[in-house]
Amino acid sequence: MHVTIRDVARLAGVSVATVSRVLNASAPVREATRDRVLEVARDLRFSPNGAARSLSRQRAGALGVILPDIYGEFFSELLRGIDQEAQRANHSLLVSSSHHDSRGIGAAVRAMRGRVDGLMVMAPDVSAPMLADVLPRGVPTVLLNGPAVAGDAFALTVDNYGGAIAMIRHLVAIGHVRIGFIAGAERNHDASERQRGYRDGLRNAGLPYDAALDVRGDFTEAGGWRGTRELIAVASPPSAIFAANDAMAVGALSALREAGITVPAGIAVVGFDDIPVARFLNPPLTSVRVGIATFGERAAALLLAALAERSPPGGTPRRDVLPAVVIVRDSCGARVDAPSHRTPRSGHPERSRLDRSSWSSTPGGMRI
Amino acid sequence: MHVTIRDVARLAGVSVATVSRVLNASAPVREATRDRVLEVARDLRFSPNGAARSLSRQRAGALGVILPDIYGEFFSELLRGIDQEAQRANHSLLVSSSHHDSRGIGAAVRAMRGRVDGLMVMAPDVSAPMLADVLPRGVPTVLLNGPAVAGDAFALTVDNYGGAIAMIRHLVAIGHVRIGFIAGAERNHDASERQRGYRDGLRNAGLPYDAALDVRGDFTEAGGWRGTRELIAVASPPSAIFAANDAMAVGALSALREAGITVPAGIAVVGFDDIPVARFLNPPLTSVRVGIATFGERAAALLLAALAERSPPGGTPRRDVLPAVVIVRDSCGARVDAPSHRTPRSGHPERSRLDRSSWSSTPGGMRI
DNA sequence: TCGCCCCATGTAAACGTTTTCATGACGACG
DNA sequence: CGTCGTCATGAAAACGTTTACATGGGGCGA
Repeated sequence: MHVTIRDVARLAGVSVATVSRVLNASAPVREATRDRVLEVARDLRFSPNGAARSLSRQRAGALGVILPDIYGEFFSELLRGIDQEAQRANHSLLVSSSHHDSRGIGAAVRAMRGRVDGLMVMAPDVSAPMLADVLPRGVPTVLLNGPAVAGDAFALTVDNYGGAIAMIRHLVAIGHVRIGFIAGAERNHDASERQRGYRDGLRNAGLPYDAALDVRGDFTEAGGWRGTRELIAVASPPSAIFAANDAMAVGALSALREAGITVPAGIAVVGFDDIPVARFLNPPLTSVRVGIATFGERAAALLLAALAERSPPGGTPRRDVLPAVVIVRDSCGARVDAPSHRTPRSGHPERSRLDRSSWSSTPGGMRI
Repeated sequence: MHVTIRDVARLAGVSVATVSRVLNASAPVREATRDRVLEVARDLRFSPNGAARSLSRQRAGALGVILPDIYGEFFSELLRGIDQEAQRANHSLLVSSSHHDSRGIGAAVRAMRGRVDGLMVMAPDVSAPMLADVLPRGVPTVLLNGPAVAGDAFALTVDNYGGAIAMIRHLVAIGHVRIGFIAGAERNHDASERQRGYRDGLRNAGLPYDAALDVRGDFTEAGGWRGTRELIAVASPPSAIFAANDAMAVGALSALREAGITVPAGIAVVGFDDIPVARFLNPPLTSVRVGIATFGERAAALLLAALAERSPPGGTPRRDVLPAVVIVRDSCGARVDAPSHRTPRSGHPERSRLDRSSWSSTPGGMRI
């Protein structure tokens, strides 16, 4: 049915070995022969069978990506970064999402065995031992934002805790003393780290912790909407709402608008992630930038590096943390008095330099 | 290095054939034997090599997805739909993006040969003949939103033209007579269809066409921002801006806010696609819903169906068009007088029923 | 008791590449 | 003129599955 390397070999009057050598430029072939082979291959529109190739070489030229979900701009950005880096190294991407429990992840991992050279796994709501149990031991793996896991897996995380601390510091600095928090999904690692940062941030500032202001969310716009309704129904509502991610902040803005509360004059709103759309919201959203696409790129690069050096990769670190930086826009109220700073005179905000007034999660703003 | 089926066979004291039969339940095996095999397989954490399996069966159990880009919520939603349907049929997804020209698409297609059973290709800015040239003839293919292409490929498109017509009809119905348009990327099929709808829509309504109100965009927020600056600088600016997609509408809202123009009182804004975040914007965005995730699902389902029946699929249509429906929210000004309709009494807007006041792209609102 | 059939299992040939090793031919050098 | 490299090529063995076919043993009917 399909045209194979034998067909090409037969028509070109050479052996399959020669065809392979021509197509991969893996060994010198006489020019006349090469031209003949190439012509036949082109005429037949031959392209080698990837499965056979993977089997023969012992590598697939593909990376596996396992995600809990693909909803919203966060994952889109993450995939974009991963894809970009993978493509640079001529690797394909095998993507599988909607895996929340270890059983599902295990199944996805098994399905990828032999078709990928390495794995990137984001499993924020699976515990470390459960995860370690289903991860393959032969395949290099990078864990994204999950709990640290023993074994040979790399771990790449965002400084969730530091970012949240920095955001609270910023809110306190501009005068807020009653700060509400909409947490992420339960049992989610990122969620709990950001929540920990929120609580410790309050303590650092000497502010009291009020459980009524610390509500549960789920990282969706709808969750942020509900959380906001909850927060504004409190006897003495907060003057600022810190949503554990931008999607929820979007929901918060929506809920406040419906309730007739202006932002930031009535209540300030800030988020986390700095998804691309954040700067285009009304008002533009103050958020914690984690560089999602960069995060994906880094993950892919790390995996590719591990793949390059055969055995236990020596130089590359086993664990890496990306910095998180507060990006100040209008939604927190810090800049409403000086709007002239914000609007670029010409061109577009996307193109303008990064806002200068940013708080780093660490003193120097560098990697931790 | 890796544990293979031979290892399992050896330790279980059976032949590789028996192991295969046990793992695939492809033939009856004595219970005692099966248990032994399963135990050994579990102990060894054996999982079959996908490449070898693909090669042996003549199918890969994977679908290829080729996209022009992965930026923004549109692609995220599309992938989500595709993944959902693929997963239902136990298929993996091989994703490759950032392919704008036919050369890049050709390379991606070749890289997927033998690793996927079918292809979904979105190439809105590649001409039909160019595309037909690089598409493989052996592999079932579904074209997403591209120009119709001769050959054995399916084509699934959104009713871009009808949706744009319907949107203009709506804007005219609520009193707008000067309607600006921010077009999509040049040479992009969706973009030109939507633009055609805009122009014909004006003509249908007996409104004059003003080239100054028909500006070029690029489907990004930044492009919408720039286009809006252009439109409000016109001598007599439009009272409504129709962005060719929601991302640009977001940019438009941002630009108008910066210019101190309220929406919809000052200028109305509407979009196209109805990405999930649209209902959460300030103000909530009136848009043309195309059901992006559903679109992806349909595409995957179509491909899987073609895969199921061997030769030329008889029952399934060669070409299919998804309806586009106008979803009215606040940004167009149609509902500002009756905000009570909008806010659900309890729960969340996401959960509320579809807005009732919707205009279909076709009289019955059904598939064309 | 014999022959037949079915059932469980093993053997080996695919699947389409890559790659090692072998084999010529040919030129150079002594 | 013989020998040794070098170079282009071919033959065949991997790679790890699945599956068609072969085989043996046992139960059962006549």
